[in-house]
Amino acid sequence: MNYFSYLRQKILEVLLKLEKDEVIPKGLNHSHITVEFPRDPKHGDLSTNAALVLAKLAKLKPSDLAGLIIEHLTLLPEVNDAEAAGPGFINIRLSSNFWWDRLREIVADGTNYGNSDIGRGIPVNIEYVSANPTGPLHVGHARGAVIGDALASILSKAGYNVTKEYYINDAGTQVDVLARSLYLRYQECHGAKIEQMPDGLYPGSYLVDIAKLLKEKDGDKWMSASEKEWLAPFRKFAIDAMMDLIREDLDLLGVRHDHFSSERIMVEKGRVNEVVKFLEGQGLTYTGILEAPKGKKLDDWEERPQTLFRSTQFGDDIDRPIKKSDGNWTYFASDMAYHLDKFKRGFFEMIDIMGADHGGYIKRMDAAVNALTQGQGSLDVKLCHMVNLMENGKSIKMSKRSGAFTKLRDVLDLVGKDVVRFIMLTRKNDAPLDFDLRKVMEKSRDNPVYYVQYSHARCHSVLRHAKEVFEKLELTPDAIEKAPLELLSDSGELLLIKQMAAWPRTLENAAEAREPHRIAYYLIELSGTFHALWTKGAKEDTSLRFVTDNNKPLTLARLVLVGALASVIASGLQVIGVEPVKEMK
RNA sequence: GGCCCCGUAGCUCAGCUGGAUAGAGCAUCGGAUUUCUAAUCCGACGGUCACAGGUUCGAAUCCUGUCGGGGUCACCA
Repeated sequence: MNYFSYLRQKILEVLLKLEKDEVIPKGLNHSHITVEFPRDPKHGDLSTNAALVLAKLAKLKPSDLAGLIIEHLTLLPEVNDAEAAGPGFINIRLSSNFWWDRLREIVADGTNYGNSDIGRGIPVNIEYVSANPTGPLHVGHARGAVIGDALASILSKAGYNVTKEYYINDAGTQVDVLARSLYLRYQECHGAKIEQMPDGLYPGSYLVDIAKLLKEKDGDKWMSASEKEWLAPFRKFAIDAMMDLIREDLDLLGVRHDHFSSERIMVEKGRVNEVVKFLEGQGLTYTGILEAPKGKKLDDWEERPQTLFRSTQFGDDIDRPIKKSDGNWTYFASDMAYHLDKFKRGFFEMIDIMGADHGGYIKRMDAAVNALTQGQGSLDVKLCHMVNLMENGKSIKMSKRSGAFTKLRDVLDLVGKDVVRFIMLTRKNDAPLDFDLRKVMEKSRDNPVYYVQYSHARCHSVLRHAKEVFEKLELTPDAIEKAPLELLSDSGELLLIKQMAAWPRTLENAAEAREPHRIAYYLIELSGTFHALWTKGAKEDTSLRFVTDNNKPLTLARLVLVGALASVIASGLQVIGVEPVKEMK
């Protein structure tokens, strides 16, 4: 359980009682009442601002109101004592029994501990990666992939009904370029010489392999064909091969989508036409001429009438074109159709994970969702900032042109999936992230991946060691039930329990704020508390050792503690897709 | 020029959606190793939360403006 919301509920009950007794007026707004960690642990386990928030409305002094609340709070069995402090906070100390009960709860729930139902089964669609099918993934894509995937797990654990989706941009001119690039490689396979890849085509060597496959399949059947004939089949072959490649990359990263949507199919089914017709019916389109953008020099700028969407009616800065000069729909138009499609599939809540370079796109997409769903659908766009790939403090430039183009697969080979996933979450998504290849491989305190994995491995090391010392020591449900947890009274031990007990709240907060990085930070902190307790037992006070040779009951209680910790860490790592290893190699 | 993001310790960053004396890691300095795996721990040093106003019991957090850094700005996707 989330003990913060549990205690908050208890406080609200006290307030109702006070209302009933006509000590305070009825119908006060409780929404600003919070229950949280006091900044200073000396202030107790929990702190609430209830008296501060309500004092004015109740026409009482904060300290007086606090006194009234405290009177009732101290009657609760889980509350040891409560006192007013500072400008009117109420500091609450919970009983040790309460904490030992939390420990039992953790062990009983295993990695399900922290599951929540705040999502109430609401369907949420989260779209991420959606990289163009024109080449393998690079490191920048990995950030969106990891953030999206972790967020999906978090929301799912918090009780939402999550669908993970990938939108394949297989309809624009870029995929024609891809087809042409493939055709050149195909010709090359049949002996033609390519001095240099023409400008604008994709030079990547991955197309060479695909051309070979195509040669095996079709032989020289396309060599004398006209572009009109080969373009479509080459495009399809290339896109399929690229998507296979991308799926392989994602698989290596441990990312799996539930659903792949194709832009091309969307267009072919006439979905874009439907959307535009709908907007026309609403009077939300018109033919107009946009002004040239300021601050950006465009040599080939020419004024031209375009079909525009009145996105300004929904908060956008300018109206946006939905039809290109060649008569095709813009990318924006098909993206509108795609989001409407998601909505029609039952997703009122949509999340898009995009790169920071798409920042300017949010307002128009938000406007579109608003217009198309008549305000019923909501779109939350999470922007992922740049990944600055480095080696020993020096930036490695990422570009498809230069040879230094850094493929995700190469980085995964080098450092492994766990490192990539964890490091991507060590910064909030809207800040740039440094990813230093050398640093993330270090096995030291600097490297949070190892720090956290080590704490998990250490737990298992303790459990293994205990089995050697005590024969027939099994953590069976019965043994756990009977374990004398009241022996866990050291401040370090209690602190560890308290932090573990905060896991459900951390998870719920991460889900509500949609901020996966909070999980990573929580795990680092929790690991730190454990390492400290471990060293305290190893050095300062050997009576704190988890495995105490001549004291089986005490050892048993501590093994419950260590086992619980292992399961909370494992649960946290699972949520962000990192392997909870039992041994460090 | 418009829009979006960022500005917190020498460096890299957290800060639980407005709470009490602003926290970690790195770096620097000083300690702990016959280990339940030191891939770890303990201590010291270090801040005008960019700046100026405003909102209120209370601001790193919300609002306005200024400065600085990054991204982005028809037809591409």
